[in-house]
Amino acid sequence: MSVEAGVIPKMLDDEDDDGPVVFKRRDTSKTSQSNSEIKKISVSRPDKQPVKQASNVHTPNDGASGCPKGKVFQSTKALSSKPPVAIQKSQMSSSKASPVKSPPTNSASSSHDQPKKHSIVKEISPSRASPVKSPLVNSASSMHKQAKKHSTAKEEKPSDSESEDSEDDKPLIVRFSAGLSKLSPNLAERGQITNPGPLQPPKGILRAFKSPDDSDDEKPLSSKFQMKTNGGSSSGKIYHPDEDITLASKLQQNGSVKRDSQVMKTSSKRPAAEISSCQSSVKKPKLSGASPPAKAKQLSAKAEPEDENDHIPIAQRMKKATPGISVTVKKKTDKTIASSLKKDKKKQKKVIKKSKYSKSSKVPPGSGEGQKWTTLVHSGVIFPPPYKPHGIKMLYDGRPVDLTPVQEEVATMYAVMLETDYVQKSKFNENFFNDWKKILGKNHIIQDLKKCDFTPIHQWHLTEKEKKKQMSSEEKKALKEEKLKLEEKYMWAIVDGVKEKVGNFRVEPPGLFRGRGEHPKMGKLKKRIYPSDITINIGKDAPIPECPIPDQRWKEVRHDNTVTWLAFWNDPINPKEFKYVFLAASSTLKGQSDKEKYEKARMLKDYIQDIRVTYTKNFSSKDMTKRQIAVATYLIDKLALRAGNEKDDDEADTVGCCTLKVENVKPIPPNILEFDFLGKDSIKYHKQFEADPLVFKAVEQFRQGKRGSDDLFDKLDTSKLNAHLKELMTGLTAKVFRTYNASITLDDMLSKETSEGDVPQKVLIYQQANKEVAIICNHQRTVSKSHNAQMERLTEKINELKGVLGELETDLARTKKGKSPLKDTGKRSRNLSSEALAKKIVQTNAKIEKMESDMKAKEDLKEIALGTSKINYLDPRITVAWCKRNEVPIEKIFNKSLLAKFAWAMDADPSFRF
DNA sequence: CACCTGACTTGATCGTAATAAT
DNA sequence: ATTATTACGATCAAGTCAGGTG
Repeated sequence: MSVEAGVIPKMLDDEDDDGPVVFKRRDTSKTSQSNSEIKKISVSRPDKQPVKQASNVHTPNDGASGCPKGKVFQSTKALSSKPPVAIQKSQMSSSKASPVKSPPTNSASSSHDQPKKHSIVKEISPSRASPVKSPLVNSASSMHKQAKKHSTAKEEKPSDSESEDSEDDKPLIVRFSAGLSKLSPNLAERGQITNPGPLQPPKGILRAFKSPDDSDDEKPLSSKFQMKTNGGSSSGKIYHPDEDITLASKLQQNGSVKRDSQVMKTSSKRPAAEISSCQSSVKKPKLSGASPPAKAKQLSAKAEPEDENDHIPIAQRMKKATPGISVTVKKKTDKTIASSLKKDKKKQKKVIKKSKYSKSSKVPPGSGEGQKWTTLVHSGVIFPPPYKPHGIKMLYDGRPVDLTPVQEEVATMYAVMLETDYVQKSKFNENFFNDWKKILGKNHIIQDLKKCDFTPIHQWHLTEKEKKKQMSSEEKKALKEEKLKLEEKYMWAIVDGVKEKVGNFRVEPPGLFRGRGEHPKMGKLKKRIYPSDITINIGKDAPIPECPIPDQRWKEVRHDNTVTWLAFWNDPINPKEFKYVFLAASSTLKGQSDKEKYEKARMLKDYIQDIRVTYTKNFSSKDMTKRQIAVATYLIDKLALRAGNEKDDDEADTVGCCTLKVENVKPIPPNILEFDFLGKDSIKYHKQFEADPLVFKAVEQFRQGKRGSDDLFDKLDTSKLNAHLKELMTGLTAKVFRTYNASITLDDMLSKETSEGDVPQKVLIYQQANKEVAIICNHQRTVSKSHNAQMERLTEKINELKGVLGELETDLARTKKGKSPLKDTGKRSRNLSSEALAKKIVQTNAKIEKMESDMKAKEDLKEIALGTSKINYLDPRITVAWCKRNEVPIEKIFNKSLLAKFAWAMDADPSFRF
């Protein structure tokens, strides 16, 4: 394997790779089952095959090379036949369902098999929708189509309805929600937000939560339908992320393929997604219960008879509140429970096996019971080169000082930071000097940092930098290649036979800790990491990576297939924490869990209505804890706040929802809440928010009798909050709301901006939506130093143009009167006909307009970071679908790494709705 | 339950390559 | 061709959350 892999890699990289990459691992689905399942599917459906092939096609060269980069032997079989999605699904479901091999599943006839998958799906998530209890039975008996319908119906309401036509099949929930969500209120609408003050929350968010009903979080059906219709024409086709073909072209190509795609969707795509989501959610409980199966049961059961006071589970209550929903919800829970139980049994076995060498049986993102991989081969990590003394002497008290290489190394770390504002911070200096003194020794001449002058070293550093910069491009290239050669073997891992990129295979070099905000440990020496600090995780049968430093050894070598890390070491700054080496974001493993994340968020869509009703009800609960939970949930939902775990004293003191202090939330009558605090990364969160009057009141109450530094939510912490959320929806945690709100906002905005116009204009619309999300999530960036200068320059240019415009107009006026143009400075306008002048005026105006809008956009975005939400919060399928519908090449939105990361989403149907 | 460990996601920023503007 | 910006990708800090323990 390894050998082969070695060969493959080269082929892989690059664009070609990307395409193929998409499908990489799916095939390799961990469990053999998946493969089998897939196969079955393919068999049953002829249409799919073409699709698959298409996907594979990318690797046009493959033939030559042997295999597409990513894929490998194992995968080949799977790959060849299945569409990625299907595979994934199958993996998920299959693994869980049938612990060991597919045989059981497969056992059924091939035709049955398909249904099986679906059935599984149904059981899990869809189950809610369909009352049927024994999914298996249904599946078996029911046609594939039916199965599909059910599964699909739930998740993709719009698309399904359209493409599938099986509206009836839609779960009650769906319908219900649709009905409820009358308004299309939210965030999305405001999309184009006039320009918000920098930190103003989007209106949607800000809006007061008037009544439960108002919160329409979901988009109105109408909008969905629109989408469908729009997409309809183009939709249908599956988009294969092939190499260079643009979406548009692909779409066109696909035109005829519709049915295939649809089939795909129904059978594979949707279900897969659902399955995965379902599983994930289900799994967790199982896992937790893994040890004792009963436990799992309890957990899941909990949902039902949950709550304290009411005794009625929240979910149930909600249901009550909303009759339609209630039914569906209940069903869901039942199903989940049932499924979980079943799974539990299976899992148990597995778990036990695993437990031998792995302690934790975590929730498996994609695989069966916590197992993340079967075989794992990699080369370990690469270490930074040893320190090379430069011999430049710093000054102490004006005199050069001799330092040993080790001492000099640390001094250099500081010298290199002379231009940062860290060196202005006393904490930084204190920590640095403390650690440095340890290395200097007690009696060293250097006793006072203030007398240290690092500028000689700093100067040297600058010179070195300059030298590098001045190198010829050939030299640079050679250097680069050398480095690549050195690192190449570390860049790849082979997971279950598939070559995958490793994320951070470079061990972090020593340096001074750059904590953010007022971090108590800033400036401390982050010591060099050696092999003896590193624990390697690798497949049992894989060769143990050779330790790159002679005469040293790894700290430990493990073979734990329940985790995804390849190596870790203890963080030298906080020995309690670890630094992990993981696979890259483009890997199948990451992709799978990413997808699950979005599926979970989509699931929230079906519950959000009830959840909002519930917390609204509890704003005035007598039970203080309940009230706090309600208000906290509300804030997390409406403001996209983070959960807010407790932090130690040796960390920067930043807060999230549960750790908000009294002083962070100021009530401004009648019902404005002003938030002002430092969140993650010490990023300031400052917004005024028009809150539900009940929330306003509750917050005032929470503040009573407390000091500014006291916790606003004294009865709450993240584990309590999440425990509560889990009662409302399987797998629900605080962060899911962020994902949900971000993605639903994008989806909503993109669906309603039925854009005409050219591609750049459409891209702009996308950016607007993206920006909206970034504002919701409070993703900021520091304003570039040159921003002001840039703006000034732009203003100047605009003024210049305006001057020209004035001249043109004058000339035009004169020309009309028969006079000759003024002897203007610009000769252009001279001697032009009035038509030509008029034309020029129009052009100039357009130019000015464009510049002004560019400038406005620039000013607007100067402190908003769009990237973070794109990478972490926006379901890529929304983007892919939108691109397909609008014939915008996906490359306009996703760069290379994003394309690789979201390979799993590239075949989203154009009618996909979050 | 409080606390701790562990694993994995999210996040801003930095250095440099790529691209645009002059 | 050179410079100014932008875009990327890498980096590594800082969150979230599950699960175990006593």
